[in-house]
Amino acid sequence: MADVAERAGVSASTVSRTLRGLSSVSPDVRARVEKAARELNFAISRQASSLVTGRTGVVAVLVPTLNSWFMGSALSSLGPLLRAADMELTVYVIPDLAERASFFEQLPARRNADALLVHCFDLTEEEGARLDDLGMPVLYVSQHAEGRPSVYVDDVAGARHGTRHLLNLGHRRIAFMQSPGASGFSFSSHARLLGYQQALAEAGVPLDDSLVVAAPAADKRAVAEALGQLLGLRRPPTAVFAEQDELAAALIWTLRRARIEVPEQMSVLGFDDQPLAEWFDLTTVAQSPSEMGRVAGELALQLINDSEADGKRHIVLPTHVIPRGTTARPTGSATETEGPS
Amino acid sequence: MADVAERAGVSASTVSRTLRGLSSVSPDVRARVEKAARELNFAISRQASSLVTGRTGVVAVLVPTLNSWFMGSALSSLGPLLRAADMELTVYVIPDLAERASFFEQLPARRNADALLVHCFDLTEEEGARLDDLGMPVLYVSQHAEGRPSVYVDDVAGARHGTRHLLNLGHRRIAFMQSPGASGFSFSSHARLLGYQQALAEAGVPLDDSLVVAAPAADKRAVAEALGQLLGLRRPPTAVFAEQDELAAALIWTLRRARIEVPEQMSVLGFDDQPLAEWFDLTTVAQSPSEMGRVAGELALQLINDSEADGKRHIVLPTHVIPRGTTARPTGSATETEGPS
DNA sequence: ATGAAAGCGCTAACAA
DNA sequence: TTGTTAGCGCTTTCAT
Repeated sequence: MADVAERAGVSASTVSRTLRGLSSVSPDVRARVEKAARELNFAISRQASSLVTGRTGVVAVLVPTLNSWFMGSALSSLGPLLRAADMELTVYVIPDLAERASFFEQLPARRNADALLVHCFDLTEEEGARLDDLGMPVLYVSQHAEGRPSVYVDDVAGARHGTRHLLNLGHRRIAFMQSPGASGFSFSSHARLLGYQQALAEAGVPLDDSLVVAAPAADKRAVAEALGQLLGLRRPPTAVFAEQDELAAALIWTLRRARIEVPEQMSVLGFDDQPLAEWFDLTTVAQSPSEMGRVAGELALQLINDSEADGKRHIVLPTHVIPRGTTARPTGSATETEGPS
Repeated sequence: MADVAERAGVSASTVSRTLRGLSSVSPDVRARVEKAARELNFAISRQASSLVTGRTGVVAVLVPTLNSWFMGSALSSLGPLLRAADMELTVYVIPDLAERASFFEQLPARRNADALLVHCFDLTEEEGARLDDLGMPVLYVSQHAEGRPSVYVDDVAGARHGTRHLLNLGHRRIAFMQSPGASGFSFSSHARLLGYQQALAEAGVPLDDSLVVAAPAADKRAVAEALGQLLGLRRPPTAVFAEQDELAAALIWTLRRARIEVPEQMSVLGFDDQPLAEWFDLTTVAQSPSEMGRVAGELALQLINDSEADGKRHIVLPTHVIPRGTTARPTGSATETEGPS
């Protein structure tokens, strides 16, 4: 910086002021400084300035993985938003318990970020408390955290609407397929089951635990087994609500192999609206993780820049059902209401 | 830090030494310092230390998007690796040309990272030059960059092997389906086409441009059209090599709708081996972006820590064909060799 | 509108 | 093994 100052024939302070865009610099001086900076290929060191300003210019995010449509979309929209605000994005990928323990042990984000976005983690009380005295705003994304700022999709309402869509088509035996063990996503999973149950209850359809099955989307065998379980019931379902599009896709695939026509013999409903859904022509409950990323980023910037801001705000994002080709009226629904009994 | 020093009854230097794990600290002093640090919830400020050490403890990565299996896998393995080395990962997401221009204008990574990993970008000469005098190691990941350290998958060989697999099954009319415009991935795309052509040439099968078609995986219409184009040929192909699993999946979907049996009437080969491939039972050419991320991270650490290291190393990662259920001998391959003419 | 000087929190070189 | 001192590159008063 001294070099630039010398070259421009001004003091370091002036260079600093110019490069930060302060208005109190005369036009010709500004021009000279900018020219000198360009010629010397000079850039301000964040390290040095944050030392004095106390701000790092960094937003940290904690994610269980990057390898999913959901996280990828969220961060892909967060990134450009932060860059527009001249902030950097640093990512902590915490795939397993060991990493998690070490993260909370060291809290590497401490003093190295202006805000932390925690994605999709079911934190323990202790972990939450640990983050509380990190000395920076901590936002919870894709999960509801009591008394702390949170941004998440309304999974309960989404699942309720989705289930209603099936009910409106005339389905009464509706199965729900969960995808267990997706690390970090149990919050949503639970909420979606709840929404499904609420919708059934509202419609006066009795809950039946044997209609709730689980299988990881990646495990074809498990999906086939879960399906077998459902088909083996005395009164098998006419529709399945899969809690994620990938699971729905796996299910459709399995149904096709079993020569069960979708939607003629079985309706399938997903949740997410990933690109996948479109080419499976899958009816699904759409959510927008990229919107979530944007909103979370904006809230983070707000909390950083304005300590007066409401630090407990909850932003709940909407979902909507996208009807496509995998759901239809159940066969013979005109006559079959609840059976003659 | 002064607080910790006072509380432990030592000097700041000793605190610094202790917290950095230097051996020249007596056990009891170390214990006192660590206790004090814990009690005060103290952590070293990276900003301050990097100011004096000249190292930031940050590895920056430049990615076109995070929203793909490929990038997600690569970063998911890079993250933990860097954390193990006590480094942070900062991500620059550059989805479009405007962002790209502004990135290269400001070069925000300058002075704020110890190394830069450039993923999947076809940089212009000028951009490359710009990165060259960034004053830090710049690695090119998932692309070959002449005279600069690169880590990438051997797409050419992969496509060659994949094509050979089809040739060995007896196919002679083999189409190649490209996925245009996937921003940042044109390097791989081009390499795979080349591998396909090489394999055909080696086998003495004449190249036929009408067998090379393009469609984005996300666009069902385009996929259907491309397929129609192939089927409308005077001698339609008996196999299609799709340059990505997602495209292969879309293609299979389209074939099923057209009641064309896979693999009986048409073999389909993918490239990637995403989880998708498994539940489509898709024969594919496997690559490992997570391995690529790991290797790139290791090379980056090496270049950071050891300025003697070979700064022009190319690491080429292998691929292998995974035979599954979507490829088979062409119908009537026993009789049909090259036709009677 | 500009400059001089002090200091942000840490590490490194030196001395003890 | 420990403490003292200087200074990393910047921003921010306070003068002018």
